[in-house]
Amino acid sequence: MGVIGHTPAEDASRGRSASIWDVARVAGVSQQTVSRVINGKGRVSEATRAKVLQVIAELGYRPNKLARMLAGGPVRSVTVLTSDTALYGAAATLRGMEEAARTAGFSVGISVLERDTVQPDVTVRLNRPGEAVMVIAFDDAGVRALTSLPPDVPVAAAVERRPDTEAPDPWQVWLDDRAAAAHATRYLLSLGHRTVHYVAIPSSTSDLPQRTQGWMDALKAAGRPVPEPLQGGWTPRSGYLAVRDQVADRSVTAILCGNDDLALGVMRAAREAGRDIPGDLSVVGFDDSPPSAYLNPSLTTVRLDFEGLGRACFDLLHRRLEPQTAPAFPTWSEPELIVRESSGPAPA
Amino acid sequence: MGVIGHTPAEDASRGRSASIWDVARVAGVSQQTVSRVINGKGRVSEATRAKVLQVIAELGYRPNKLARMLAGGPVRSVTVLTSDTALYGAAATLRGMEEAARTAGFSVGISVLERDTVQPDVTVRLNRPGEAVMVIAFDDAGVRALTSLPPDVPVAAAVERRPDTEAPDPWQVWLDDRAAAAHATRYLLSLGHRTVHYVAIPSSTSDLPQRTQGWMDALKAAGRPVPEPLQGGWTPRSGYLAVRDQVADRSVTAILCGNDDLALGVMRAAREAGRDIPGDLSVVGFDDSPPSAYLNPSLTTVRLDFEGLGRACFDLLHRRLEPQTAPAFPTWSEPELIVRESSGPAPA
DNA sequence: GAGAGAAGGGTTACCGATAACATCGCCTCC
DNA sequence: GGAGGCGATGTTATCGGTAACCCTTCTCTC
Repeated sequence: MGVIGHTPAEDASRGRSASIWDVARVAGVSQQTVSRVINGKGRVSEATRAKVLQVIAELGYRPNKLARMLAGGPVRSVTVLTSDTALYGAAATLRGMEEAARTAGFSVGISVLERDTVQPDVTVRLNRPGEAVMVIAFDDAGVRALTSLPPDVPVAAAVERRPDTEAPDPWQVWLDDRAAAAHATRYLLSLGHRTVHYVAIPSSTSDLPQRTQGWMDALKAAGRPVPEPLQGGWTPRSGYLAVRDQVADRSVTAILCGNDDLALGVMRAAREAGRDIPGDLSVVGFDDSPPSAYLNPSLTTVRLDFEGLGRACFDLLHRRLEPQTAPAFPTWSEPELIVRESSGPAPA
Repeated sequence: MGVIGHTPAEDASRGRSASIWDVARVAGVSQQTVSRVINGKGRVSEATRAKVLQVIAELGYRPNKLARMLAGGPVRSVTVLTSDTALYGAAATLRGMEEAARTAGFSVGISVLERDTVQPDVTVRLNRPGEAVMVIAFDDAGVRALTSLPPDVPVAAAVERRPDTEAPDPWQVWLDDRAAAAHATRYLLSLGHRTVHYVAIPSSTSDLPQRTQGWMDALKAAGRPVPEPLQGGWTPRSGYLAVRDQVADRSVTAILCGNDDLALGVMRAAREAGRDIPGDLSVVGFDDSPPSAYLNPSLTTVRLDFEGLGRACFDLLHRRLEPQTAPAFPTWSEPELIVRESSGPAPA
């Protein structure tokens, strides 16, 4: 057994944690054999394998993932790029991604994108060129990060909308926001409302956001007037401000909101304007964030399976990285309208 | 210039991204000199430095952080261990940590701890032995992870309470929950309530949680009866269930809740029991989560600077890793009572 | 004019793994 | 009985860096 330019004995005495060399030395085999045992590649006799595994246990040896990656081993690490984890959608998607990744034995890094700021260069956030990446691209910052990624990085993304190019990027997942918004709008119309007003979340692209589009689809299909959408932000406050001046208008009887936080602000503005919910104003949100069911009144909203989407996004990436081993392509739930107290029949 | 067993030209043509060798070759210097320029260590002439920097820019070279860490360079990477990022406190703390770490040039990994599950061995989550770690230890899972960490890993933690051992672990930060809870309780007493009931969040240790303790402190100091604390969980639902049977009791006029989500559930239970908030029942929360200000009624609560705490936790770790370079020790805001609509004078 | 430093930069070893290739028995086949 | 093949291991090169050490040149100083 030759040890080239290395004295594991010294390492051990210096208190560093065990390396593959220590295991090899104690087990009386070469370091490569230990590697074989760990990775299950190559042929190792049963006796040797057992011995090595025993020594590994004794020494409490843990492979150094960094070294493994450097040496060109399997990737097994992902960095998630997301903006503003304060938002329920992003946070829930991240949770799904992390859970799926951890279960599959990947380590996950996270890097938050600043909104409204010039993104210097996303690649500096990666641990190495070619690092695998997932992007939560529900908003502008995410989309910019996604498009600015060099072509050689393996990436999967959760995006706001189905790509509408001829040859869509197959490494994307999305929820059918458009259909969901249309569904929610039809629901409100079915309650007898003449039309439905809409408070929009910021768009992730230059196009009309999917939720806005779906709302318009439904109104047009029903031949109803399409009011100018009100522009909100991401926070309750922005919803409050967006509708404050119009909500006193009693001809407004139904408002669909781009997310639950906006709905919260809208309901407050309505209350301050003396409107009764759902008596003479129905409010519907989007996302089904955790507090929604307990609000006063509890919020009718569209439940979106963000966690499932996040898991699916990871599985997609997993397939991309390890086509043989990755599990079958997963599914996630379709959007679902959850009817609660905040919506009701149009006032007489 | 000797190139030992390496042919960068081939690498480049094979489409790999530039390495330090490529830069060295193009700049006509040794690879070590490039390293010196990058790290600002050692002496390099101004001309050489400029040349190297220029080549770096031309080639779009990015140092491989993995290789750097392997080679024993400065650490500059942290893994955050947290449970359940769905909770506002944990999520906000994580945000603060990530922001501070990213600003300081660290890359951050995240690994979520499962609650109510046997933690196999946290160290397998780390990228290498000795990896730097931050733990969000507000609950049981976090505390267990923190205590199970081997002594050689550099760690900083955000914990629920000031350690009360003789020689407290200096690498911990916390918010003064106890004083805050006492303050909120005194506030309610000052409104004329005879006593204050409490709905507790789960404890992170076997001791009485800090918030519960603070609430008791205030009641005892004022000589008021101390009702049995009600045990809640982390969700609105658990708050709802915890108080459902008692909230109809009109002698209960003030309820302090361990967090805002519990308060949400409590308010709903109270409403269903026909209680008017704040007319004949005052409810106070804890955390000041984002929706609180827009609830109906808006929630009186204790604002906690979780983001500041997260930033401080990172700075602590930073000082531990790089005592010379790390910035001065940071401060974060003290808890602050935010009075809103959900609390008022005791009913006559 | 010579020795001592300081500047500037090159060499070599090493971090902890993986991959490709080499080696060594031993058994089978012609 | 020698060639070929295969199982089980050992060797060497490499990944992309950092650190310690070494080697020239100059510039000072006495």
